[in-house]
Amino acid sequence: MPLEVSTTPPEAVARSATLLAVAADPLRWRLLRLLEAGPTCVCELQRACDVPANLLSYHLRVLREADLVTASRRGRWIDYALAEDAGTRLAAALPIRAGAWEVGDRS
Amino acid sequence: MPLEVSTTPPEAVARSATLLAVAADPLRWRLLRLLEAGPTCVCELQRACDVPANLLSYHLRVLREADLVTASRRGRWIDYALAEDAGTRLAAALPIRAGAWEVGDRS
DNA sequence: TGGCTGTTTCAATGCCGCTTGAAGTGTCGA
DNA sequence: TCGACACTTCAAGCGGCATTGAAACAGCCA
Repeated sequence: MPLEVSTTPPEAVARSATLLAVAADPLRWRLLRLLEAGPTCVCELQRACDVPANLLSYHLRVLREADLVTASRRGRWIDYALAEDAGTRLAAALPIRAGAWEVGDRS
Repeated sequence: MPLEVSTTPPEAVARSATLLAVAADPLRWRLLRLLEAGPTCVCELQRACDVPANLLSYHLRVLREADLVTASRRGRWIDYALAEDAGTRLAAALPIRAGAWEVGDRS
Protein backbone atom coordinates (compact mmCIF):
# COMPACT_ATOMS: atom_id res chain seq x y z
CA MET A 1 0.00 0.00 0.00
CA PRO A 2 1.60 3.21 -1.23
CA LEU A 3 1.28 5.71 1.62
CA GLU A 4 -2.30 6.88 1.62
CA VAL A 5 -2.41 10.67 1.92
CA SER A 6 -5.60 12.67 1.79
CA THR A 7 -5.18 14.01 -1.72
CA THR A 8 -6.24 17.56 -2.55
CA PRO A 9 -8.85 17.77 -5.34
CA PRO A 10 -7.34 19.04 -8.62
CA GLU A 11 -9.54 22.11 -8.88
CA ALA A 12 -8.61 23.13 -5.33
CA VAL A 13 -4.95 22.78 -6.27
CA ALA A 14 -5.58 24.87 -9.36
CA ARG A 15 -7.33 27.58 -7.35
CA SER A 16 -4.53 27.78 -4.81
CA ALA A 17 -1.80 27.76 -7.43
CA THR A 18 -3.56 30.44 -9.46
CA LEU A 19 -4.02 32.68 -6.44
CA LEU A 20 -0.37 32.31 -5.53
CA ALA A 21 0.59 33.09 -9.11
CA VAL A 22 -1.31 36.35 -8.85
CA ALA A 23 0.79 37.36 -5.86
CA ALA A 24 3.99 36.01 -7.42
CA ASP A 25 4.53 38.94 -9.78
CA PRO A 26 6.92 41.61 -8.44
CA LEU A 27 4.69 44.53 -9.34
CA ARG A 28 1.53 42.93 -7.97
CA TRP A 29 3.42 41.86 -4.87
CA ARG A 30 4.35 45.47 -4.32
CA LEU A 31 0.83 46.69 -4.94
CA LEU A 32 -0.58 44.31 -2.35
CA ARG A 33 2.04 45.45 0.12
CA LEU A 34 1.25 49.09 -0.59
CA LEU A 35 -2.47 48.53 -0.20
CA GLU A 36 -1.89 46.94 3.17
CA ALA A 37 -1.44 50.48 4.46
CA GLY A 38 -4.98 51.33 3.41
CA PRO A 39 -7.05 52.32 0.36
CA THR A 40 -5.03 54.14 -2.26
CA CYS A 41 -5.90 55.83 -5.52
CA VAL A 42 -4.29 54.67 -8.76
CA CYS A 43 -2.26 57.81 -9.28
CA GLU A 44 -0.64 57.37 -5.91
CA LEU A 45 0.15 53.74 -6.63
CA GLN A 46 1.66 54.87 -9.87
CA ARG A 47 3.91 57.37 -8.13
CA ALA A 48 5.01 54.66 -5.72
CA CYS A 49 5.69 52.08 -8.42
CA ASP A 50 6.93 54.17 -11.32
CA VAL A 51 5.34 52.16 -14.11
CA PRO A 52 3.22 53.22 -17.11
CA ALA A 53 -0.44 53.76 -16.26
CA ASN A 54 -1.76 51.07 -18.58
CA LEU A 55 0.60 48.48 -17.19
CA LEU A 56 -0.48 49.39 -13.67
CA SER A 57 -4.09 49.13 -14.76
CA TYR A 58 -3.47 45.69 -16.20
CA HIS A 59 -2.00 44.35 -12.98
CA LEU A 60 -4.70 45.96 -10.87
CA ARG A 61 -7.19 44.18 -13.02
CA VAL A 62 -5.51 40.85 -12.38
CA LEU A 63 -5.68 41.54 -8.66
CA ARG A 64 -9.31 42.58 -8.97
CA GLU A 65 -10.27 39.47 -10.90
CA ALA A 66 -8.63 37.35 -8.22
CA ASP A 67 -10.77 39.18 -5.66
CA LEU A 68 -7.71 40.25 -3.76
CA VAL A 69 -8.54 43.94 -4.12
CA THR A 70 -11.63 46.05 -4.68
CA ALA A 71 -11.99 49.26 -6.64
CA SER A 72 -14.29 52.20 -5.99
CA ARG A 73 -14.57 55.42 -7.89
CA ARG A 74 -14.24 58.65 -5.95
CA GLY A 75 -14.91 61.55 -8.24
CA ARG A 76 -12.25 61.51 -10.87
CA TRP A 77 -10.11 58.99 -9.04
CA ILE A 78 -10.37 55.31 -8.35
CA ASP A 79 -9.38 53.94 -4.99
CA TYR A 80 -8.12 50.42 -4.64
CA ALA A 81 -8.26 48.55 -1.34
CA LEU A 82 -7.31 45.12 -0.10
CA ALA A 83 -10.20 42.71 0.02
CA GLU A 84 -11.02 41.83 3.59
CA ASP A 85 -10.04 38.21 3.25
CA ALA A 86 -7.04 38.79 0.99
CA GLY A 87 -4.44 37.89 3.59
CA THR A 88 -6.39 34.90 4.81
CA ARG A 89 -6.96 33.54 1.34
CA LEU A 90 -3.32 33.91 0.37
CA ALA A 91 -2.14 32.20 3.53
CA ALA A 92 -4.64 29.41 2.95
CA ALA A 93 -3.36 28.97 -0.60
CA LEU A 94 0.10 27.92 0.55
CA PRO A 95 0.71 24.18 0.09
CA ILE A 96 2.44 23.81 3.44
CA ARG A 97 2.31 25.69 6.72
CA ALA A 98 5.13 27.17 8.70
CA GLY A 99 6.60 24.65 11.09
CA ALA A 100 4.70 21.86 9.40
CA TRP A 101 7.63 19.47 9.40
CA GLU A 102 7.48 19.45 13.18
CA VAL A 103 3.86 18.46 13.56
CA GLY A 104 4.06 16.51 10.31
CA ASP A 105 2.35 13.20 9.80
CA ARG A 106 -1.47 13.57 10.10
CA SER A 107 -2.34 9.89 10.01
CA MET B 1 3.52 64.45 1.26
CA PRO B 2 2.40 61.28 -0.52
CA LEU B 3 1.88 58.70 2.20
CA GLU B 4 5.33 57.59 3.27
CA VAL B 5 5.43 53.80 3.54
CA SER B 6 8.53 51.83 4.36
CA THR B 7 9.25 50.53 0.87
CA THR B 8 10.53 46.98 0.38
CA PRO B 9 13.88 46.79 -1.44
CA PRO B 10 13.51 45.57 -5.03
CA GLU B 11 15.70 42.51 -4.62
CA ALA B 12 13.68 41.45 -1.57
CA VAL B 13 10.51 41.81 -3.61
CA ALA B 14 12.09 39.76 -6.38
CA ARG B 15 13.12 37.02 -3.95
CA SER B 16 9.66 36.79 -2.43
CA ALA B 17 7.91 36.86 -5.79
CA THR B 18 10.24 34.19 -7.19
CA LEU B 19 9.71 31.92 -4.21
CA LEU B 20 5.96 32.27 -4.50
CA ALA B 21 6.17 31.54 -8.21
CA VAL B 22 7.92 28.26 -7.43
CA ALA B 23 4.97 27.23 -5.27
CA ALA B 24 2.43 28.61 -7.73
CA ASP B 25 2.69 25.73 -10.17
CA PRO B 26 0.00 23.06 -9.70
CA LEU B 27 2.40 20.14 -9.88
CA ARG B 28 4.96 21.70 -7.57
CA TRP B 29 2.17 22.74 -5.21
CA ARG B 30 1.11 19.13 -5.04
CA LEU B 31 4.64 17.90 -4.52
CA LEU B 32 5.14 20.24 -1.58
CA ARG B 33 1.87 19.10 -0.09
CA LEU B 34 2.84 15.45 -0.55
CA LEU B 35 6.25 15.99 1.00
CA GLU B 36 4.64 17.57 4.03
CA ALA B 37 3.78 14.02 5.07
CA GLY B 38 7.46 13.13 5.18
CA PRO B 39 10.39 12.17 2.92
CA THR B 40 9.30 10.37 -0.21
CA CYS B 41 11.17 8.72 -3.05
CA VAL B 42 10.71 9.92 -6.61
CA CYS B 43 8.94 6.82 -7.81
CA GLU B 44 6.33 7.21 -5.13
CA LEU B 45 5.80 10.86 -6.00
CA GLN B 46 5.41 9.76 -9.57
CA ARG B 47 2.71 7.26 -8.66
CA ALA B 48 0.91 9.97 -6.70
CA CYS B 49 1.11 12.59 -9.44
CA ASP B 50 0.87 10.53 -12.61
CA VAL B 51 3.28 12.57 -14.72
CA PRO B 52 6.22 11.50 -16.89
CA ALA B 53 9.42 10.93 -14.94
CA ASN B 54 11.43 13.61 -16.68
CA LEU B 55 8.76 16.22 -16.06
CA LEU B 56 8.66 15.28 -12.41
CA SER B 57 12.42 15.52 -12.29
CA TYR B 58 12.32 18.97 -13.81
CA HIS B 59 9.90 20.30 -11.21
CA LEU B 60 11.78 18.66 -8.36
CA ARG B 61 14.84 20.44 -9.59
CA VAL B 62 13.03 23.77 -9.48
CA LEU B 63 11.99 23.05 -5.91
CA ARG B 64 15.54 22.01 -5.04
CA GLU B 65 17.07 25.14 -6.53
CA ALA B 66 14.66 27.22 -4.50
CA ASP B 67 15.88 25.35 -1.40
CA LEU B 68 12.36 24.27 -0.61
CA VAL B 69 13.27 20.59 -0.73
CA THR B 70 16.36 18.47 -0.30
CA ALA B 71 17.32 15.27 -2.07
CA SER B 72 19.28 12.32 -0.74
CA ARG B 73 20.15 9.11 -2.48
CA ARG B 74 19.18 5.87 -0.79
CA GLY B 75 20.56 2.99 -2.79
CA ARG B 76 18.86 3.03 -6.13
CA TRP B 77 16.27 5.56 -5.07
CA ILE B 78 16.32 9.24 -4.29
CA ASP B 79 14.32 10.61 -1.40
CA TYR B 80 13.01 14.11 -1.43
CA ALA B 81 12.09 15.94 1.76
CA LEU B 82 10.80 19.37 2.68
CA ALA B 83 13.51 21.77 3.77
CA GLU B 84 13.10 22.59 7.43
CA ASP B 85 12.32 26.24 6.83
CA ALA B 86 10.21 25.68 3.72
CA GLY B 87 6.91 26.57 5.35
CA THR B 88 8.37 29.52 7.19
CA ARG B 89 10.03 30.94 4.09
CA LEU B 90 6.87 30.59 2.01
CA ALA B 91 4.76 32.27 4.66
CA ALA B 92 7.30 35.06 4.94
CA ALA B 93 7.21 35.55 1.17
CA LEU B 94 3.57 36.60 1.18
CA PRO B 95 3.13 40.34 0.62
CA ILE B 96 0.41 40.69 3.24
CA ARG B 97 -0.50 38.75 6.34
CA ALA B 98 -3.82 37.28 7.33
CA GLY B 99 -5.98 39.77 9.18
CA ALA B 100 -3.83 42.70 8.11
CA TRP B 101 -6.79 44.83 7.08
CA GLU B 102 -7.90 44.95 10.68
CA VAL B 103 -4.80 46.62 12.05
CA GLY B 104 -4.72 48.66 8.84
CA ASP B 105 -4.56 52.39 8.68
CA ARG B 106 -1.45 53.61 10.49
CA SER B 107 -2.10 57.34 10.03
C1' DT C 1 30.11 -7.65 -17.82
C1' DG C 2 25.40 -6.91 -19.39
C1' DG C 3 20.89 -5.78 -18.62
C1' DC C 4 17.38 -3.67 -15.83
C1' DT C 5 15.28 -0.04 -12.98
C1' DG C 6 15.35 4.59 -11.23
C1' DT C 7 16.45 9.24 -12.14
C1' DT C 8 18.43 13.07 -14.46
C1' DT C 9 19.90 15.93 -18.44
C1' DC C 10 19.52 17.79 -23.10
C1' DA C 11 17.34 19.92 -27.10
C1' DA C 12 13.36 21.56 -29.17
C1' DT C 13 8.59 23.11 -29.23
C1' DG C 14 4.46 25.67 -27.86
C1' DC C 15 1.87 28.42 -25.05
C1' DC C 16 0.83 31.97 -21.71
C1' DG C 17 1.64 36.24 -19.37
C1' DC C 18 4.17 40.56 -19.22
C1' DT C 19 5.06 44.62 -21.62
C1' DT C 20 4.19 48.42 -24.89
C1' DG C 21 1.77 51.93 -27.86
C1' DA C 22 -2.44 53.74 -29.19
C1' DA C 23 -7.13 54.46 -28.70
C1' DG C 24 -11.26 54.62 -25.69
C1' DT C 25 -14.26 55.88 -21.40
C1' DG C 26 -15.52 58.77 -17.66
C1' DT C 27 -15.29 62.98 -14.84
C1' DC C 28 -14.36 67.63 -13.74
C1' DG C 29 -13.53 72.63 -14.67
C1' DA C 30 -13.42 76.71 -17.87
C1' DT D 1 -19.06 72.17 -25.05
C1' DC D 2 -14.36 71.74 -25.10
C1' DG D 3 -10.19 70.32 -23.14
C1' DA D 4 -7.56 68.25 -19.56
C1' DC D 5 -6.92 64.67 -16.39
C1' DA D 6 -7.47 59.83 -14.42
C1' DC D 7 -7.90 55.45 -15.76
C1' DT D 8 -9.06 51.50 -18.73
C1' DT D 9 -9.18 48.68 -22.87
C1' DC D 10 -7.40 46.91 -27.26
C1' DA D 11 -4.02 44.78 -30.30
C1' DA D 12 0.35 43.19 -31.10
C1' DG D 13 5.11 41.57 -29.91
C1' DC D 14 8.33 39.27 -27.11
C1' DG D 15 10.42 36.15 -23.74
C1' DG D 16 10.28 32.58 -20.38
C1' DC D 17 8.60 28.51 -18.56
C1' DA D 18 6.16 24.07 -18.85
C1' DT D 19 5.98 20.07 -21.61
C1' DT D 20 7.79 16.36 -24.64
C1' DG D 21 10.98 12.81 -26.67
C1' DA D 22 15.42 11.03 -26.70
C1' DA D 23 19.62 10.19 -24.63
C1' DA D 24 22.67 9.88 -20.61
C1' DC D 25 23.86 8.56 -15.93
C1' DA D 26 23.81 5.70 -11.63
C1' DG D 27 23.11 1.70 -8.84
C1' DC D 28 21.63 -3.11 -8.37
C1' DC D 29 21.53 -8.05 -9.62
C1' DA D 30 22.46 -12.18 -12.69
